Amino acid sequence: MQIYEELQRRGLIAQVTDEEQVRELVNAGKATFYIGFDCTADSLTAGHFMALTLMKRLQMAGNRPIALIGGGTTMIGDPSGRSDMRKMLTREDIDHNAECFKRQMERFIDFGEGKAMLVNNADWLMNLNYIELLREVGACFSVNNMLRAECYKQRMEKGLSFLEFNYMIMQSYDFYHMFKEYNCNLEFGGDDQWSNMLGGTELIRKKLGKDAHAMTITLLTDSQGKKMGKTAGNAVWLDANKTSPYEFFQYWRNVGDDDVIKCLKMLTFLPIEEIEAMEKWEGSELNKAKEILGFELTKLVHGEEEATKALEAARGVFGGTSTENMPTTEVSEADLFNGTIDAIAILVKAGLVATRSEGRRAIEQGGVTVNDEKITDIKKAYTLDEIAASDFVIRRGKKNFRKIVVK
RNA sequence: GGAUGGGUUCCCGAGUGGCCAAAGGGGACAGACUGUAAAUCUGCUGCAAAUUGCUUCGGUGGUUCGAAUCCACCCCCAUCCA
Repeated sequence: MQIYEELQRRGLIAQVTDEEQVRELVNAGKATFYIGFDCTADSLTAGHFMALTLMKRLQMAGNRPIALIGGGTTMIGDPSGRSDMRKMLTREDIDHNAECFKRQMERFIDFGEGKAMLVNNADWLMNLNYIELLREVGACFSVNNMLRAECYKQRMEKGLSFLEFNYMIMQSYDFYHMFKEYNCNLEFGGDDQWSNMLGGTELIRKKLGKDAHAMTITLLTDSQGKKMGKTAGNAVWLDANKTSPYEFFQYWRNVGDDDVIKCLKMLTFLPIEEIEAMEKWEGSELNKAKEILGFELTKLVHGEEEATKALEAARGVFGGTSTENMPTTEVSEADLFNGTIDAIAILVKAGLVATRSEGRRAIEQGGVTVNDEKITDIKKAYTLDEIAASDFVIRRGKKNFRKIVVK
């Protein structure tokens, strides 16, 4: 099976400018394509992950990826899929973020000589001259058409600044620039990028009279239609310091029944046949599939060792058999208050709750357990000796465990 | 620049002098039920040394015993007119 067919079978392809030509290009393994990443944070997220896997897939098929870090475009902020304007980032923030992105991507994509490129659009966008740009590029864009684009339509009610309105032009310019510089004739991106991407192919056609193509990948949404890769509005990060391998594993371990197969297909590198066989699984059997999903993705992002640890930690915790790889928090003399540390303080220290009020509430609602015994007294406190005496495991809710040790 | 309508807690949105840490909904969290799923029901949702105290309704000042609410100035957003 060729790569294009595989992508199709995995449900990754959303829209393509010219299916025949794109298919031919990527299947021949001769395409130079790019995917852009806006660096609005200092780590990539699970949301970027699918784009990374796509790059890897295409790279494995012989194509040459260009990872474009949006050091310049991030200065503007993409309004697509946004109901309000993004927070403005400083140049320093963006440079720092770009640096972090680079490090994470290098772990994932082979940037060896001639195999892939990593570029930053700050290198060409930052030096543009306004008048020149207007004459050279601005003349090619019809405001009437731009306003018809879905991504702007949504913003017509809420308001759209001229700054953001220019995002499409910058992204189009990127494609145009890379077409000329690197012979890059394909752009991939999330489906919400479609109009921005078309801007690029149009610009290339108008300026150079050549064909360039764009393809979007299906946005990874859950069965409720919400974007995946977020918990309570917070991104699931690829940086182990921001989202631990265990948490990362748990995120995928906990996806809904209706979403497992889709995630396996779109995100993992397991053979498609193997995944299709799982489609027959039903009910609690799907738990196995979820475990596989969690393990595979954690392995890709954090390596096999961490993935195994996360898997075993989860099994130990949920099977109640072992506390070995459980996330741990240390307490010491310094945490004592009148010789003891109360349960609420332990919860806060372990990061299981954000504030003491929340901890108090959790206990009042019967959501806190110490060594499998429900705590009912919000004043419950422990001495260091009591904590050191055995494995001291505190649990908040069903899934949040923490082993407490004395330093 | 002018006219009009707005800015309330994580989000949407009610509140137009005290009964307001602020209705209702969503989300999140917790409990029950389960399979670490979904659905459903229940609770809960500013902070803290917690029958009390402190901070919050765009900002800064003011009026008042008392302000999300009234006044002044300022900032921001939308719509229409330029």
